[in-house]
Amino acid sequence: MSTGPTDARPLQVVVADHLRMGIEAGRYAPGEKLPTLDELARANLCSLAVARAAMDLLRQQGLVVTRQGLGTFVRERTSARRHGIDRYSKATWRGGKPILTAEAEAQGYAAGQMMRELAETPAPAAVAERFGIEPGTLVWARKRTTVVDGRPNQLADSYYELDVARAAPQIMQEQTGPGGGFLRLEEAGFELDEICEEWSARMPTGPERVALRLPAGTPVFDLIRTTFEKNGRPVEVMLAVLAGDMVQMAYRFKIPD
Amino acid sequence: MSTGPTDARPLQVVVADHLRMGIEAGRYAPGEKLPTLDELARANLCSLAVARAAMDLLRQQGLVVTRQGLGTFVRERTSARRHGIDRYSKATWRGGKPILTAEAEAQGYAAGQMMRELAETPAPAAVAERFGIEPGTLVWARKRTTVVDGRPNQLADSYYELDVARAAPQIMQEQTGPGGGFLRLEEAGFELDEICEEWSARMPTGPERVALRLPAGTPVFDLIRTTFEKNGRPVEVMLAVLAGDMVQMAYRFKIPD
DNA sequence: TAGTGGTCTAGACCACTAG
DNA sequence: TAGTGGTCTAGACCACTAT
Repeated sequence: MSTGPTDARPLQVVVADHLRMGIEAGRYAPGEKLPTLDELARANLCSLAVARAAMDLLRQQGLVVTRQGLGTFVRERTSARRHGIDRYSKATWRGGKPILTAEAEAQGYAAGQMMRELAETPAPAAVAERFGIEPGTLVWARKRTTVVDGRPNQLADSYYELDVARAAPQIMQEQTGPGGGFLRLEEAGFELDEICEEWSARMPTGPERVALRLPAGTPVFDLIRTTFEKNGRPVEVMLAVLAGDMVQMAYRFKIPD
Repeated sequence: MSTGPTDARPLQVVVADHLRMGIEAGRYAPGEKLPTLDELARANLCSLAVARAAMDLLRQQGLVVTRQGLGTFVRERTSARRHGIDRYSKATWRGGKPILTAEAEAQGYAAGQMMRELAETPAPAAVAERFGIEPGTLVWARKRTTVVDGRPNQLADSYYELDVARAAPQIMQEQTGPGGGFLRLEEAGFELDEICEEWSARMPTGPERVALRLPAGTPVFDLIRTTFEKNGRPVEVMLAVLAGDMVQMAYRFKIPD
């Protein structure tokens, strides 16, 4: 028997694990075609539905991708962009390059962005909390989708308190001009000083999967980035959802005393 | 027809999205029971298999949990532990508390650990790269599972070059003594100075899901932590897999010039 | 025992891709 | 046109939970 009664695991798990071990051991190389569902069903003496369920498990683990009409393939890892502290360097954006562009150039890829919304809106809870205001208070929202090498990689929503937005009115425009929003804020007299980045990870909702063109089995990062002035006031809060397969974060710091 | 030909989306997606919106709008509260598969099938004039497929989608999104024999419930978020820079504070471990314990006390939860392996092994590629040695070179490995409030939350594998391990032999023991590995290294003359943390996220493999008791639809973090001496030499490289629902990272830093 | 989710079969038909 | 994955149905039987 291929699956004796000694194996208590569900058949679909047995089939999936067998393939998984093959992939991890390198018996199937990245990009290589795996057996078809039909072959898998015949080889394991199971129904098509079980073979499919097994492949579904591997997809959920992000190990394979399926292409309708073609077959199932070992997933090739897209190289992740490194998110470090340096990309916020003042020298860069004071030199006229927005952070996104500068980072792209440094790592050798193409970057762009699309504006999704630019309007006054009630502050979401996470934003209100960090500004220290009541949830629902009106704030200025600047919602963008950033694009890397033709693929959307980030849904980035920046929020500003209204007096800040009025003081640096270009951030209420689609084009903030050379150097981007940070430089406009600085020109308006805000001394940008510290950044706090809070990260967590989760699976994307259906719409997020579509918007970020995420392969199955790919998580997203939730990022809350708060930018502070020298006097400690939060000037900008950004809520972002990043494609998990395109990002790696790196932080290097001194061990505190 | 409940799903006219005007709706091009698969029926299972329609059903899933309808429930998802109900959850996001708060019509189903966290912990609340959702309709049974039978009810779902009847309400949407679809087969049981489709109702099940819809629930599967929501599970993959981490929105619901199923309990066999009971039903399907809106997932309740476990509160995440915050990972910040402060937890590495020298004052803490010099005071005799290992990092894990100190962090747990600060945030008010119980922490423990289990040793999985303690042996000389060939260096994995990521480790060799950071030590600047050939992959496969023998290094000392210290593999632990850390436990928080009774649930395993981290598979943490620390690696040391052999001369370092010999210089601080307690790290080759199961118990490193008060203050933990960092204090032992310091006592052995290594001036710990900087830490580099590299984070990425992915879906767990089957065995990882079991080991970390991860709910469906929960990603894991991969962490590579390199600890440097003052002279720039990497003293320890740690590869860790963390339960994505139990971790939140927070980094606060000055904007560099 | 009744209710509910989990696994599995068998088969129909559609959608997409390559040649 | 043939091959392959995607959606869906209908129904059997098992495993677990509560009462």
